[in-house]
Amino acid sequence: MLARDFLRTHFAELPHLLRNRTYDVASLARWGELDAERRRVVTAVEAMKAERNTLSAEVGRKKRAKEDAAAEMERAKTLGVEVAALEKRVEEIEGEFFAIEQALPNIPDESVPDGADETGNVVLKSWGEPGTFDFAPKPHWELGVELGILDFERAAKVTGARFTVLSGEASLLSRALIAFMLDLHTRENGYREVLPPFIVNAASLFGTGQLPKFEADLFRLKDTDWYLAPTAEVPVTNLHRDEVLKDEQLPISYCAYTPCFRAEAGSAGKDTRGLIRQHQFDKVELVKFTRAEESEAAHEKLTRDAEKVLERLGLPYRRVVLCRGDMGFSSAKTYDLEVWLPGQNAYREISSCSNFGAFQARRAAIRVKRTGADGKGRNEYVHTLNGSGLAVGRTLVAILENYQGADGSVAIPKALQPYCGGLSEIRRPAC
RNA sequence: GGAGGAGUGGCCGAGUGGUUUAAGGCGGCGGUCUUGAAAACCGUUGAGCUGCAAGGCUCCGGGGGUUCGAAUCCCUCCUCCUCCGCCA
Repeated sequence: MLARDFLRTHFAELPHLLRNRTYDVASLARWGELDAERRRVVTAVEAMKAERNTLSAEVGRKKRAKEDAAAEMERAKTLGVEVAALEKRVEEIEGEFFAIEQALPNIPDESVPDGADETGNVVLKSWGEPGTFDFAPKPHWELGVELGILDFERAAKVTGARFTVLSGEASLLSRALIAFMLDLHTRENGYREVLPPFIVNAASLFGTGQLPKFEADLFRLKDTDWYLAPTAEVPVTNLHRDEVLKDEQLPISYCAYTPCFRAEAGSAGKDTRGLIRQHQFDKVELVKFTRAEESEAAHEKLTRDAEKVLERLGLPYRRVVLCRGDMGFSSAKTYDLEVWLPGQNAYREISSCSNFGAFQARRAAIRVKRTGADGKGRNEYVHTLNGSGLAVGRTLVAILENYQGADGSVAIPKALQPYCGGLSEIRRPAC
């Protein structure tokens, strides 16, 4: 959510500040009307409450003095009825008011490029050379099936489309990647590992911005307000929901491995082959809580931490800054990391690293107690950030496609071999 | 799943209808003392909304109710704790 006083003081500029973003333009004008009416009615009802409180105190005084208070009680009762009527109106206004506020997307950082869709994104850097092959590199869905380590058909039988069974070396590689990534982030990059619940409640999903707008993308557990977590961002960011943190606790850096579950309504027909777009996938997530003035630098650091994983694995990638129109609802600035996939002759997203500013912190009430220049304590909203470090399934895909040989074998990156019991390559089964 | 108990400010904790504008403690901040620190002592310190301001309103797990007046009484939901049952 955006700050209410910011909306007021920048009201005229809001259409410009929110250009290329998706929201109900008419709701802005309505917000202005409701803001004025709300303040008018609230002022009136509070004056009446103040009078009633004074009367009640007088009743108390008279009763203790054994005097008659019937007149005050009568007047207070009448006031109470009027207060109740006005309060009902305040509730109506606030309901509509809040509905508008919580549906407004975050305002992009000034450094974010203009643009309506992914064609407006800007490549900032590239790392590594896409390998040259003296044979036609295969996509992972062919390689993996031929190696007998990816099984799409049985997954469809067991569950349905967009699920995959990893077996043998693929399963080992997946487990190795999770351990490798967590070790890198905890030992070298300064993150604390957490293993959160994989099921989250509606309040947590509101806090990070998935609800109420994007319920269709989630799996909900029948007859509950519990959902399968679409990303560890949700449980980990919400660890500190409704908390006032101590200044010296910041910055906080967490990393977490979790499976992620996405219903992905509306993605039918996209990436239907292979394990690029699945209903269930594994991810190691990086989450940071910082003071407001530190979040920009923290965003660069977090993105570098994710890039290091790709560099250690020798996977060519590029960093892209998303334009205004392609960013997520809650984000102020997003870098995507795209890994090179020779089997598809394309760069594909493998990590998304975002700075949310105070947008999530306002929704989730995550604050920090700070001491001002005047020596007085005040609560400020923290800034929240997160990024994939990395998506495990897509990293597995990248290894299979980048490290394939002409004979259909796949080499294991050096950095990963200790996590695979020394295994150096995957070969086709003899039979 | 069954029975009982409990949710109060950053934390602990008192408070069972009207000076609660929430006692007291811890922690934080400022000061006295000190070469410096610690200790001790003194002062100060919740959040949100509204108002130009003075001020006002709301908040004691969430929601609803009774009352002139609710942290306190009633209903309901949630969470935690203890014991029992079950279970990886």
